[in-house]
Amino acid sequence: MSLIDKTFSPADFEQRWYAHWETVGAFRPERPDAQPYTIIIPPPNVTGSLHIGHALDNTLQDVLIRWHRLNGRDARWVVGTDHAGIATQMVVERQLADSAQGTTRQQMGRAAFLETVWDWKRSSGDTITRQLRRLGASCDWANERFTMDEGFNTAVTRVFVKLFNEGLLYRDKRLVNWDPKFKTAISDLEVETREVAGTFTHIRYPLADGVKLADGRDHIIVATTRPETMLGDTAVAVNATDARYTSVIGKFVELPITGRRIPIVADDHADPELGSGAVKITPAHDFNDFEVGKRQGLAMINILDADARIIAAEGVPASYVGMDRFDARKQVVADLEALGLVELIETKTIQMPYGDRSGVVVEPWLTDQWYVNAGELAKPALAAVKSGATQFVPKTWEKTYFNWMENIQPWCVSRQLWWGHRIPAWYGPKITDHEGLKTDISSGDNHFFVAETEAEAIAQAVAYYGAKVGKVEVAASAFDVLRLTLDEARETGTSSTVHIYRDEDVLDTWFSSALWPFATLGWPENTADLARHYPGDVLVTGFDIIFFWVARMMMQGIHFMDDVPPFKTVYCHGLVRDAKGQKMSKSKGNTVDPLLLIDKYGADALRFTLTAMESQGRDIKLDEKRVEGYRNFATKLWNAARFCQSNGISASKSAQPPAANHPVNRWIIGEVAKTARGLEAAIAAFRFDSYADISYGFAWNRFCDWYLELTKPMLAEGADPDIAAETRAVSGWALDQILVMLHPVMPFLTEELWHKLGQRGHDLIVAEWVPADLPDDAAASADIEWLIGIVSEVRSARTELNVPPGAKLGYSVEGADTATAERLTANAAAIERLARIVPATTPATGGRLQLVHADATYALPLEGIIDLDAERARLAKAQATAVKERDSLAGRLASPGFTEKAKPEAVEKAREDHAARSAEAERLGAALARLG
RNA sequence: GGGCGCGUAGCUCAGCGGUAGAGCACUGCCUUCACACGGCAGGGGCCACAGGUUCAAACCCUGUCGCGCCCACCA
Repeated sequence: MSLIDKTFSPADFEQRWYAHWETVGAFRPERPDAQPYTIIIPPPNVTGSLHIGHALDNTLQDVLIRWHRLNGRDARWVVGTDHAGIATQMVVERQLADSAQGTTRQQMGRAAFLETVWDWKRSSGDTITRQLRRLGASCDWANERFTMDEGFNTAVTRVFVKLFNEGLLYRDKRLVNWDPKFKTAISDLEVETREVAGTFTHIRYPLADGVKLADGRDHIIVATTRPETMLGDTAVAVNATDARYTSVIGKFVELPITGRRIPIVADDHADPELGSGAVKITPAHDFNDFEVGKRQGLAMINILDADARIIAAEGVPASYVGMDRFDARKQVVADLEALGLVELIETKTIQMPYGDRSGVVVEPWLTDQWYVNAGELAKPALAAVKSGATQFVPKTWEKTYFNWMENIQPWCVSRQLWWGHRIPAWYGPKITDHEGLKTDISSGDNHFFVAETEAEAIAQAVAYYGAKVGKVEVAASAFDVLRLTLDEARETGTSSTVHIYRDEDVLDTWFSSALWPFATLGWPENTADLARHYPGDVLVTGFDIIFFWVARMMMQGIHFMDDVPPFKTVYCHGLVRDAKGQKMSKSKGNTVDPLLLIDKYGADALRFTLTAMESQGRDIKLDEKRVEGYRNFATKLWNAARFCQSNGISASKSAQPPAANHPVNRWIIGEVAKTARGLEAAIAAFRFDSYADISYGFAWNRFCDWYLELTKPMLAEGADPDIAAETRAVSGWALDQILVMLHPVMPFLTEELWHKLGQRGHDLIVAEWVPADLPDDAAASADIEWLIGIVSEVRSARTELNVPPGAKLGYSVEGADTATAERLTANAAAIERLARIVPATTPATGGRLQLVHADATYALPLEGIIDLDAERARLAKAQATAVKERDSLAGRLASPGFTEKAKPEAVEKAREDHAARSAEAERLGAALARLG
């Protein structure tokens, strides 16, 4: 216990307390018999640094974790970081490029590059976890995980192999979204559609063999936003019902520039209502056309390489080869114009697919990739939410989830990157009869072995080849998983030496993230942690990753954890925007750095702000003024504690309230109880804003503004020593409860004050929550509410009539019953102090200030001091208000519909209000009459 | 083209069947022995608009207008 400093300076103690908590293991106290409460953190990218969205997400989680820890639960916040495939590889590649040597990963080779990434991770990967500590996040750091640590790798491999063996994961050749910048496939979700100004080029395709359309024209018009794709066209589709074209179905067009003849086919994809009704078909570079191509058995001509440059495909003029797609686009249009085949070029807004990380236009590209049969896994994940086993809060997100899950597409999980979980598949030459062995990954003419370990893959290979060719010997040198290239394998021809190599690709980062809720707890081992902490109680995350992450965790969790979904509740919060409501982005320069806010106002103030602004179903517009306001609140609390300390108030002995006789003390105990119950309800309903409002209102507007003020005379010199002692005890207890109640949101400040106020047996972080069943004394409550009312009335009237604030006035009372008279006597000291009025020796007669409160009228003699006209006006206004409300209530009560149909409580309340308003109006009328 | 959300005091938002609330901002007074990052008192709202349901609507229903977001292969 030490003296509380005059100034509140959060930087002085925040980091000290955090280090203390972590050192003593306070984030995860031993509570083997307690009911577990588990939250798994959305693992931040290891490349990341704390942005305001993290601050929100983690503040909310910490509020929940700390609250449940205070409530006796075995609270565990599972923490770790995500390897973030593309993002991390990008960071390291950029560093390599910027380094003195200026090297690339290709130059380094895979092994050396990966070693560099790991080095980077070891040296810089803890930035964000250090920042989470600044925020106060009480995570279980002792068991921190990484999505590429050894255990995770085991889990990922197990999942891959198991899904493969179950037929839920397969290799397929189809169109993928190809990112030419990163040179990898990406999933549908990683593609974002942007509206851009583009052109829509209408091209004439000349009909071959002198064929003419019904209207006599010798060409078909097709339109495209990507003219260069015409180099890969293999058909023109028309609708079989379209009279304009029926005569040419089965005929051909001369594909310009390429000199190829391509068929005119009938397909429902062509909509007679749109454009010319005819569509160019490029099966290798358009998702719709791919489907048409499969239906019609068309050739698929790939015209692009991995960099999206034109290749020497069939019919592509040599001048195009090696040309960038956008240059090729211009060239195609120029060439067509030269041929007189451009019908029209429209300028219009078009939808273009971009890679969400690379920011370049993605290309549909035909490749072999690994896919997860998401449609199958989605079924139980959908059912789990439908049945309520997992609930979304706010509920509205369930619809979004359903809609996506019901229309889910195969999930492309392979990525042509190096940083990530390498796919546990090995390829060897596919055996074809009489041709010996032939190896070719790009043609798909190979056989693959999916296994958890290399040894197992070899065993499979031995079995496979052994069955076909008899005796197989595996030489260690022959089994080269890293160095053997495709071409070397091809050269092996019919040799009896079989080379097997491992898939070069890695898995989508989200493939491993999807296992986070159980792989972090030791799966696939059957650990005690897993049994105790799966499923998690609540997942707190932004709605923007419902598809990326939540849905996939649901799918994998249910599939691998015996049909138990990974969370009971999914709480989705909104985005943090700037004060104007704009999305924060680095390019706009409107980002708010949470660490700067912490430096300036303290972590508690930032946390309180984010908590207070988190109302369900809405984005947060963050204004620094709010943070400042809640810093002021922190200061207020600091000063209140300082005041208490200087008045001999200190740590309470017990979480149970001290015995109290005085109404003020009995009242505040009841108020603490009400507040605690309100906060419990707020947590149960995930109403973070409500938690902040209730705790703020109680601490400031009840405890500081009234309780501390009302008890000042009770602590003053000359006051009853018994009452003073009781008041000190109750004050200390109430202040402790405030610290407990605010701790989840403002952990640093409250812990600091907790210890400053006295010797404690334990830290606040592991204290007990406000006890249930606190006495709630209705009589004491009525007494104090009455007192607050009378003081407020007097102060209001004084201000309105410009009575000098310091002037102490005598009052006389009329109409007071015994109870009121007793209250006036019992609270005389408080009334004198706060309203500056004392009982008059003689009743007021002349000019006076009159006020009506409850059942009595009070008169303050102010002859010559106040303006009587002003007083008349004040009373008249009050009376008018009372009359208006009285009449309105009377009107309602007079309506038969109301008394017959309304709920009895509503009728009863209207009657009571009406009576009270009538009496008030009457008394105000009498007061006016007295003034003359 | 589907789906979702929002429009309440100057600003940011609660309230979601019984005739309007908070914080900030604003105005006046107060250098009162915890706090001026404070105290006390106050002004300010046809709850977007139009219909409907109801004894009663900011709150429920329908439509309109504005704003935002998500999903979707109109070539």
